[in-house]
Amino acid sequence: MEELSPTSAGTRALLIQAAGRLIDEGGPGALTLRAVAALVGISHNAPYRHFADKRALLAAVAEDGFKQLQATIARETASAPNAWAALLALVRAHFTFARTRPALYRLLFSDPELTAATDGAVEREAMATFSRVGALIRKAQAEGVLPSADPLRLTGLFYATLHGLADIELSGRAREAKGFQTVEEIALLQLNLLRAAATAPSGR
Amino acid sequence: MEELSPTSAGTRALLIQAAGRLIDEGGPGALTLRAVAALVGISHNAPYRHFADKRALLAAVAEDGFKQLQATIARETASAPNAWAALLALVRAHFTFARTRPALYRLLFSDPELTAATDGAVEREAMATFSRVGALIRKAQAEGVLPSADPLRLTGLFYATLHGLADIELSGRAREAKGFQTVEEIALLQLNLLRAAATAPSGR
DNA sequence: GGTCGAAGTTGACGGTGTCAACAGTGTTGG
DNA sequence: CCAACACTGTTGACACCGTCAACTTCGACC
Repeated sequence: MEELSPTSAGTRALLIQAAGRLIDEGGPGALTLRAVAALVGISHNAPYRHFADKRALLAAVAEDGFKQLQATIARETASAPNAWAALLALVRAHFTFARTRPALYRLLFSDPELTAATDGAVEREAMATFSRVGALIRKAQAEGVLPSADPLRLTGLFYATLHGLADIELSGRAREAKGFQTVEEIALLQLNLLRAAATAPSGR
Repeated sequence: MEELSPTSAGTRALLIQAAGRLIDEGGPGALTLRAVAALVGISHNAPYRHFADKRALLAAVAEDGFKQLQATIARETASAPNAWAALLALVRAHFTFARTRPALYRLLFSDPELTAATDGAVEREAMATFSRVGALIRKAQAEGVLPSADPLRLTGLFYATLHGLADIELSGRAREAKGFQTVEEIALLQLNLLRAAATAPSGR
């Protein structure tokens, strides 16, 4: 793995970038403070000038990762002609992100180190991602294609389904259970069932 | 933390038990091979006589953990008068398990070390847990309280929702997003919407 | 032009997973 | 009956990791 360009940006940004690359290419085990420093081309202790902690660097990577996830969602759903198509695009975008960068995805959603930190910026970006999904859900409700339940709860439900499916696929267990052949199929099943419920009376 | 009884069971079982205790009481960071050995009262290298690897010990803990999760589900759903009540009990059991032993839950579902291992026994128990949920889903379909979609896919959907909700709650983000006030509420919303879809025609 | 603070370096420490070599010990085959 | 052997456990070492402390550079600012 070659060094990152040394003078282009601030060292702090370079560290975040290098950490993202390490976790993408070698999994969470490869994300070592010393390896990050070496990749940037500074000594093993220099990162402490920019991050108090390994956890702080992880938090910065996570903040950046959530922003990228939001950008991906925004890009993929932008051209959808209606709310239903946007939801389908959201499903595709979410799973593609998780599959393309599995270790980063796990860092964002399921890393216990990060979870314990509750760094303000990370939580803000996580919430922003959630809100973006919420907007799509609300629009779909307005178009009558999703049931008229409490939008926040419905968003929570759909978001949790999306994450649960992605996480299980990342665990490798979706292969063996035939019910999981394609998580996209199951997400689609969820959407179709929700739409069906939208036409029934007792959907709250 | 006091030592485990030295003579009661085989050392291997003691190691698994000690590891489970460490991860429950101190999180995944506390689960150290040397700490496990010390807790059992043997030297730091003795565990290698029973497990090839730290990952192998983790796998044994996970296998045991899945069995306990299955037992919990079986116990809680046994007394349910009908399939609907059983599903409600399943929801309660799953969340209670995740909340009571968060680090173990993360090990079972979202640990990258374990995920990469694909130890046969762990996957078998994970599948058995999934199957147990599948049986409840099928029964609920037979009682007309869930839509008649492909049972495997429907199980995958419900299981993923359950896991997604539990994982997000463990991440601590369910607090901030008001939509997540209680994951039980959202699981209930899922069940109610599915039931509503069961009476609509297009639920497949 | 001298001061000061930020950024980086070297060196050390304890802790962790893992390997290698050795020691006791109970079972078994000749 | 005793020697060979497979288990289980011990001690010691190694490389790697996160982190702390002390020292060096060096550019900006009064």
